[in-house]
Amino acid sequence: MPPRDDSQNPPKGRSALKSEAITDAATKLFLRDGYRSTSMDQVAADAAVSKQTVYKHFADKEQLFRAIVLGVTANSEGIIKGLTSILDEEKVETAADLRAALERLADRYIELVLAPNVLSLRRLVIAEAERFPDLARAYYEQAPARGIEAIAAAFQNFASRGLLKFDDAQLAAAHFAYLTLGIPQDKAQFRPNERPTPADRKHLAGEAVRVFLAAYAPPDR
Amino acid sequence: MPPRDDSQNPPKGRSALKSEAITDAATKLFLRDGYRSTSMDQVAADAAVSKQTVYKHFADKEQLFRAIVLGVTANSEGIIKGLTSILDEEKVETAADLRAALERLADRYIELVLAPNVLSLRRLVIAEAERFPDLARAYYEQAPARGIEAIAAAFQNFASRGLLKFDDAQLAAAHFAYLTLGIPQDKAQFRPNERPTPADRKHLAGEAVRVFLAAYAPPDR
Amino acid sequence: MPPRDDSQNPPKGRSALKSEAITDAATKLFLRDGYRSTSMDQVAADAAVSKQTVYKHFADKEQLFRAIVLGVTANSEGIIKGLTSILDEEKVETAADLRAALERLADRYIELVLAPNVLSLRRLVIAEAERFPDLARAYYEQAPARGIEAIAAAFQNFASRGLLKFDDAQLAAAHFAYLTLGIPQDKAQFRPNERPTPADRKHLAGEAVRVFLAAYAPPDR
Amino acid sequence: MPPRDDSQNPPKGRSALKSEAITDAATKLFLRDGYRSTSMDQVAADAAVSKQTVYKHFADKEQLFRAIVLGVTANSEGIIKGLTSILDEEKVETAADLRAALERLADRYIELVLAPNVLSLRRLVIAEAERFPDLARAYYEQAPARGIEAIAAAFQNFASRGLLKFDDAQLAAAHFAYLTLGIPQDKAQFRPNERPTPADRKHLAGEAVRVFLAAYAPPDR
DNA sequence: CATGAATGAGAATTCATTCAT
DNA sequence: TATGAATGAATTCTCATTCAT
Repeated sequence: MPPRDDSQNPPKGRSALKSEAITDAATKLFLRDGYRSTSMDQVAADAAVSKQTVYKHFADKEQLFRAIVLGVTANSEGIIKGLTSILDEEKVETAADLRAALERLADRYIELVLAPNVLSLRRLVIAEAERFPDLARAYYEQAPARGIEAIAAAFQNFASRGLLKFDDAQLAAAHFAYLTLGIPQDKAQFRPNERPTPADRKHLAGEAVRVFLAAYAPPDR
Repeated sequence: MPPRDDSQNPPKGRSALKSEAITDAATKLFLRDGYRSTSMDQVAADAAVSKQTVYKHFADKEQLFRAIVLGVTANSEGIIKGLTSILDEEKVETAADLRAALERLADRYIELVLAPNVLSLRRLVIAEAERFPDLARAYYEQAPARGIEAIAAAFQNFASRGLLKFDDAQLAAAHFAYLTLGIPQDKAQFRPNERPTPADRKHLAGEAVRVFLAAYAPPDR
Repeated sequence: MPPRDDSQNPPKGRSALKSEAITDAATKLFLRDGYRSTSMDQVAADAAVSKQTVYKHFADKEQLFRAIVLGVTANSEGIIKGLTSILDEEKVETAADLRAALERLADRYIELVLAPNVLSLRRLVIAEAERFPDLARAYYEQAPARGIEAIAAAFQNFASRGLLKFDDAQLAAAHFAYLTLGIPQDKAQFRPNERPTPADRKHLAGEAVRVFLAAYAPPDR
Repeated sequence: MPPRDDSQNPPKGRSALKSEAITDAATKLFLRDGYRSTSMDQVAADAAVSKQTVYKHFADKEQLFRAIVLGVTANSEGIIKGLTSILDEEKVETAADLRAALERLADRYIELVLAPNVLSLRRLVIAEAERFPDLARAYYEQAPARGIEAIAAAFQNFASRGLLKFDDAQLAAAHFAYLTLGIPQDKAQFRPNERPTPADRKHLAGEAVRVFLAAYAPPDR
């Protein structure tokens, strides 16, 4: 048996493998069924592991839940950061460039936020916000808020180059975000199984950018 | 038999009284603890009623839940309709009038949507959207969507008088709604116990209206 | 309003009417669902009567059950007595007459015993024989045993006219009964929803009579 | 690891032991009290096992019941097959031999069918035939029908040797069975606690065989 | 370490029976 | 007298957690 190449990933012992199986199972189940409706039995069965093993890795159901929510949230963070790379990659020099770039950003933003796992996590965190306020806060800061911050940073850049104009970058970014996401996110949350088509997304993105630029584009000269 | 003086309220038999007690208790508990974490025992105890009586009135927990959610939702409807009365009452004749009216509307809108019961209902419906998709849809149509429709109707009126300009009143209203509510609603959902001060509300409302009017006010002449 | 003609039936007050409604409902339910699976709630609902009223008429569930079983059993008695009228009505004078008459009797006997209500009562009594041994005994004596006695009496008559020959009329009648009923009754009990056709009945009856007469017809002379 | 000495029985793990305890308890209780009147709590208590363990082994009460009924039925099958060994063992050569053999068979048959467990199973299956028609059918095919088939096979043998005469062995066997069992089985079913004495059995058997042979013995030569 | 079993409680319903009006 | 409500226990099933092997 050739030596495994574990050059990048840490070597995984039995324990780590099982831990991952538990995490995967719990993630799937919590996201799908919620906290109360997921049982430790299910988790163990789904991970093909004994219940004891679950309790070995996570002190109790609450800890397991925390680990899952924080884990998935941390994952989202990476995705969110990737968002604004759309803006970086482009040479945005004219107002027309900017509009096009923002429309692409808005479109991707919608797509991202409507991804099933993202929606499920959001639903889960909202559902348990009363029971786990710290998780709700952590989620908020690492997911929606982080996205807005990333956008704000990009906007700041545009502002410095005279392409946008505002006093408060954070606020401008938030306006952009909710103009873009408000409609489809609410719909997705309350009408599961109805997803916008790419054409819908494009239209929503275009209109959001139109309103945004009306307020935040610098006056013509 | 002397006429009972029930001048305003319809006469309530024992049964109706019990029914109301059950409904009240269930509303409180479901809104506070969610579906899974509320037990029929608790409901009965809280309503000071026997479990049998609960089951006489509602076939099972699911039916009780549906009744509660639909009931509270229906209540919200009235409140929402009252929203735009703010616009009707005023003589809105100039652009300045309009701005002032919209700011008042936005302020009230935020206040309304951050009311504890409104937030709780929203949370509850989102939490159970997978289990009760029909309730989620009903809620969506009677609460957020109805609010936007009411605003759209008012906007249509302004447009006909040359105070606003748009192709799609519904979209304009949605933009207004999410510009206004997006920030505080998300914050409220993820950071319970932190409520915006009146000053915060005023600022949010002013900025939202500023962006909105930049896009939807007719060009000066 | 003309006086009601209650000449034959005792006048029925509200109470008697309700009593009948209760009895009817309970009969239907007990026969269909058994003792344990029938609830007093169901009985009351089915009789369109309050539970109190049920308890007014019958001290408890057990008494109600007894009344029902004994009532239906008593009903059966009449039917059973009617059975042997088949034999009385005929002029049975020759061996051939006898065979024909017995075949008719056997055929009717099968039909009678496979009637849904008769089967259900039998099932019910067997099911509860441990709990209500007195009912089982009463049923046995008034239904199967009574039928055999009636047949025995008729057989005695035939014997006195030289058409049959046996020492023990009761035993001969029992042999006749079980030769006839054994097969279809067991089938009916264990394979509900499969009822014999008239042709099946005729065949079973013919074969049963054949065996019976082989043993109980007097020797030719 | 020293070899366990499980010479005859398959090695039983803890699980198998528990499973057997549950099965035994459930068998006893279901046979005694019926389906509805046996509670899972009782089963667990009687098996000296936790309720959880019961539910680990049997998904729900229905599955447990099915397993019990099918298990006991399967047991009966063996016994029934043993029945006709009475006929095989003997040298049956003359008509007198046959009569004696059949009388012994009839006597054993009665004894077998009146065994408490056999009666209880029959009662149980009849009681639940409406709720579990598949079980009733399975029972019928594996117990009463199988017995008659076994007898039919033996009779066929006698017929081929000129000791019996019939067209339909199955029918002849059924006639034999119900002539023999009809009387005592019905009595046992409806008058529990009254068992026939050996003398009663002998008399019933003799009379049944007399009638049977009158119809199915070949004519003298 | 890990598996099956146990624990002890709690949930949703349902029941037979009895009060109070 | 009859109705709705209450009672108090039982029933099926599930859960989170902990032992014992």
